[in-house]
Formats: sequence, C-alpha cells, structure tokens
Amino acid sequence: MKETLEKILNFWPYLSEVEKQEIVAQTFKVNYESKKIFVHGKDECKGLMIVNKGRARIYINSDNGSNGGEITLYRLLDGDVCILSAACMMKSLDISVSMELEEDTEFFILPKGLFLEISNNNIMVKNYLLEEISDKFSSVIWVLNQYIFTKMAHRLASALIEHRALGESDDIEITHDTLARDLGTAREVVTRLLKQFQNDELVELSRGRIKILDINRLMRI
Amino acid sequence: MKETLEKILNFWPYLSEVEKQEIVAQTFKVNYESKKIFVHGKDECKGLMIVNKGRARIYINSDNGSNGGEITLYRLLDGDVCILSAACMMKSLDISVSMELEEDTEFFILPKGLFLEISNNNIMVKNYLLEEISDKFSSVIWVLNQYIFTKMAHRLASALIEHRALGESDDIEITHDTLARDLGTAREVVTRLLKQFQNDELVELSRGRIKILDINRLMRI
DNA sequence: ATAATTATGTGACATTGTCACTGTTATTTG
DNA sequence: CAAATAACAGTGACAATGTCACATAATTAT
Repeated sequence: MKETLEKILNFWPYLSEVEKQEIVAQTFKVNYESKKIFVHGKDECKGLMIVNKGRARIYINSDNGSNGGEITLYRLLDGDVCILSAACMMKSLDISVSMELEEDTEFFILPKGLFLEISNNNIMVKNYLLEEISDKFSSVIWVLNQYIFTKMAHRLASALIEHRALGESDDIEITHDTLARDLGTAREVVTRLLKQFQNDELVELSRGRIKILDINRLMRI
Repeated sequence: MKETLEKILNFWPYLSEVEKQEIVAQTFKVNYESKKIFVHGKDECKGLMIVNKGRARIYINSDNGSNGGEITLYRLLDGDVCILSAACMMKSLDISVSMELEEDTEFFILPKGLFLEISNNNIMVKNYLLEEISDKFSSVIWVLNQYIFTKMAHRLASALIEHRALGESDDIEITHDTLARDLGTAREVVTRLLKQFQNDELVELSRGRIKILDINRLMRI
C-alpha cells in the first residue's frame, strides 16, 4: 500500500513523516465495475478519489431527459485525481457532470477530513490540486475549441487516434455510439463519416470494432 | 486606496495586519481603454489583475487565422480577478485565451512576488483563488453545454436577456457581430434570427441597437 | 431456435455554418 | 460640405451537421 501511494501521489515527497503515516493509515481502496456511473452531486462524496488502476470518462449530458446527447470532457487514467471529488469537498459546482468507468477501476480514497487537514497545512498539496484543476480546465476549453471550430471528420480522426493510443493497438474495440458520445455528436454522423473513411481505405469496419489501416493518412486529416 | 481594496478583495478579512500593509503599499492601479485586447501568454504577466471598475470579456478564437470565429467564455465585472493572470503565475495553460475590454477598465495589480508570497502563507487566499477557478470552470462547462445542446434561437434570447441586465436597460447597444462572437456563431445567423424575433414583435432593430419589446415572451423561448 | 437486444445503415428533412455578394448608415477626410 | 471609407446589416445559395423514423444485421438471452 505504502509503495503504491508513493508512486501515485505526486505530492508525496513534500509530505511530513506524520502526514505520510496518516495517509497510509487512513487511505482505503474501493473497486467498481466497468460501466458504473457516478453523477457528481448525487452520490455522497467520501473523500478525494485517485485512480489506482483503471479508466474513467468525465462527461456532460443534455439533461433534457429524452434524447441522450453527451460529450466527453476528459478521461482519468492511472494516478489521476478526480477533481470533481475535490471540488465537492470545497465548494460545489452547480453543473451536472458525470463519470462513467470504462474499465473495472480501483480508487484510492483519501477521507475528506484528512485531505482537508493536510491540504490546509501543506501548501504543496493545495498547489497540486490547483494544477490538476487548471489542467482539466485546459482540457475542457480544448474540447470547446474543437467542437466549435473543427470539422467533424477531423475530430473523428483524432478520436480514433486517441483510442488507438489508449488501447495500444490498431484494432480498436469501440462502437459508433461510444465515439458519438465522445465527440458530442449523433451516432448517425459517426456512421456516415466512418463509411467515408472506409471507402478511402483508412479503416476497416466491423461490429464493435474499427481497424486502422493507414494511421499516417489518418493523422494528416 | 485602502478602502477600495477592502471592498474589492474577498479575502481581506483573513489577512494579517502586515499582509494588509504590504498589499496597500505594493498594489497599483492601471487603466486601459475599451477594446484593448490581451492575449494570454503573449503579454508579460505583471501580477494578479483585479477589476476595480469596468468590464472584460474572456474568449477563445479559432486561431486558424483567416476567418475570425470566436466564443465568449465569461465576463469579468467589478471585483472579479482575472484567473488567467493567476494561472500564468503558477502554471501556464497551453491554450490560447484572450481578453477584450468592453469598457474603459481600471485594474488593481497585485505584484507577482507579493501575491505568491501571501497565497503561500495564507490558506484563505489560495482557497479564494481555487474557488474563483472552480467558478469559471463551471461557466465554461455551462457554455459548452449550451453550445452543444441548445437551439440557437434560445441562446440568442438568453444573450439578449444577459445584455439587458448588464446595461440595465431595454435598449441594448450591441451589433449583430458582437452577439455572434458571444454565442460562437456567424453574424448572418444572428441577423436571421433577430429578423424572426422582430417579425414576432419581440424586439425592434436599428443600427447598433436592439430594443426589447416583450421581455416576458423572450424569457419563455 | 426463437426472441430480445444491441449495433449499424440509410434517406428525408431541419438547423446551422459558409460564402459571396449588396445595400445602408455612420464616420472620416479632403 | 461632399465624397470616400469603414462599419453594420440583409440575402440567397449551398455545405455541413443534427434529427427523425425507420430498416437491417449481428449477438446474446430464453
């Protein structure tokens, strides 16, 4: 446990011995299955959540109920903190943001009280949080920028490249629907464009799977 | 000066006497004319900027040079801090964000060194900054949400209502172009929709001016 | 095997974005 | 002041994307 925390927590070197001990003593693990959804604000917030192993997608949706429009803001990978859990301990966002696990995921949870205490005493911890938030802030602005100013075909190509990197393979296991939720568009649009990509022999399509044939040409789009 | 700072700085009550003195001694004012543009990252960052009196618009643009697409992220009014100036002192965003003054604006500037020192010693100052950032973060997510999931007519109506509140009058002095830049759309689109609003007798149009005729019906859109 | 579920495909149409203009109203300048 | 210039607004044609209402195909459950 201690070794893992050492690796995962960026601010570990700046903690005092006492703080380290407290963290090792009080932090606990929780495991959730893939596809579990957290709605920020609804679920009670137990403390600061840090991804030990797994993957999560942070997104917003059109809350108008009927048609489930969504767009992905960013993802959390191993070692990332969920700044929403951080924010909910300090001051709440008044916006509905959700998290969906894309793999079985294990979190470390730093209990609320402990985290607040340490982040109030140790400036590096607070700095770290601030940087994380700034970083996600950048991501969201980037998404907005892309959504508004960039052609769908271009964004789809980027998404394919991103998922190729996430899965470390030219064979991507993903549905058109999932891509649409990533990009904030409709499934039909993704289908249309992928069809074009296939005609151009950039990809090969099958149910729930996209095989990248020409990564170089895809990158140039 | 001291009285103004007392009013403007939310964290004033939490400062020590020494800190207060230092702030009064080192903070200075700068005035800029309406329409001045700051590009975050380009202009050297002298310190934390706080709006004393005036109005600024924070926006992103499509940096592809030719066609000047823009969308407004949020506005700074009296007493607001420019979190971009804060961010640039701690860790830089790698995204191009700009600020345009919409009125002649006076800023207080807390010099970099002083601000860093105080925010490192005084947890309330850092907390305040964190809350400001979270707040703007919310705003940006809100803009994204609106852009993706909401019909243009609805958003235009909202924008008119917002500007009515900003100017405290049913007579809004604004061009179609400015509205388009707020909403992240094209001037022509704004013109089209305003035309419809006029036909529905919601507004009255003239050059550089929109008069709201039926605020209630506008709010219901 | 049959039914239910999930994924994909397609055409018609609505909304919004882009382009290439024209016309109109203010502002500057000779 | 009149003419030139710049800023603002209007318009039609067309492209890109979103929405809807389905059809079809592959997979999983009963």
